[in-house]
Amino acid sequence: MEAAARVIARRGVRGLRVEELAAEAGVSTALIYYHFKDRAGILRRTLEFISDRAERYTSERETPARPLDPRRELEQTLLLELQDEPVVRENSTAWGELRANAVFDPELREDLAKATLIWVQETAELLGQVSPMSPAASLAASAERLTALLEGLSMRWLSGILPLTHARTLLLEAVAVELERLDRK
Amino acid sequence: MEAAARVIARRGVRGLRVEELAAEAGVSTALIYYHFKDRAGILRRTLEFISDRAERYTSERETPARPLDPRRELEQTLLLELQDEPVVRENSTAWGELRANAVFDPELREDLAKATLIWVQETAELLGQVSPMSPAASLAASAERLTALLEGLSMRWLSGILPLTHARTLLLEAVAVELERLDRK
DNA sequence: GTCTATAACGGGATAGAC
DNA sequence: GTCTATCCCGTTATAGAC
Repeated sequence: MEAAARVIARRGVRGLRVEELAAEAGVSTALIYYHFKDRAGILRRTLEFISDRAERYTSERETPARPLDPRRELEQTLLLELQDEPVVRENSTAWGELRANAVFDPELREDLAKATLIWVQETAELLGQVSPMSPAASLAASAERLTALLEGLSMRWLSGILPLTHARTLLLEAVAVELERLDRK
Repeated sequence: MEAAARVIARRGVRGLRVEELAAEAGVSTALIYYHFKDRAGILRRTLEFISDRAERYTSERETPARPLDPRRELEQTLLLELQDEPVVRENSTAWGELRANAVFDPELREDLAKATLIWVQETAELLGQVSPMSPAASLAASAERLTALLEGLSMRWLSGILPLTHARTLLLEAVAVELERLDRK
């Protein structure tokens, strides 16, 4: 699965070649087909793996001695997706591919919708901890905007047209803008 | 070119089959290769075509008798990309594909970067007309956020996980949020 | 310019031995 | 479980007639 994540990050979902995956994993192509039914099976299982791993590194990141204040917690959680670390890049790339492919492949939409919903809800919850008086609907809207913005920024970063530091700055400002608004309402 | 845009909107850049394009255009595959050097040439020319067409429908949209006030002008321009009309859908889909492919294909990055820059600048200009006292750097940052958000929302819409009306609402609120902030600074 | 027919190739998938 | 060898199909691209 780790080899598959690496190959997808390098070539994309549609660029994954079973032969390249086999080489990356150090086995033969036949063995890949022994463990996975077919190419689609490889992709399905890999995307599950990536999704699980993303939840892990979101929730299990090393907790500092004293818990962060809610605002920092929110910021750090969102910024997690904008880091130039191999695992993060692999996950971000794979998710971008999943989204892009879902436009043409309805089969992928269910996974995508579920993961997106969870992510939006978690973000809304964090926002609620920062701004406890805000109505749920406002929190939900802000969470949808922040996560959609993050996806857009991530895409620009990964496609090399936006430097990572700039993307991070824009995201932090967006958090500030949304929180200012929530507080004023 | 129109046939190519339709096929790309239906199958994606990586899903385009020369045979399907030929059928869509009502000619033989050999004729496609007569007019374009190869598959890459087809894609390059089609993406140029789509880019030109997007500029056209952005700038040439029917101007109402009285010019809109700057705020409406900004909103309408951004909302143009979130419409369920065939041409718009084709363009949005193709741009999403271009971005997704640029992650793995450095050749595409130049076109993408140029088009994105122009779009961000135009948006910053419109923002400046609404909020003339704001410093250029703030306008630029807001324009980057709004366009990146629009890309994220567009992706979610096209992949079927966000209803169009909701996407439009979220975008309009984002415009409001950014303008409130610009005015307060 | 446009066609029919086909060559050439890449890559998914499997047979069968060990 | 794992390999080598290979089949076979879909797709790109071209040859050659009209």
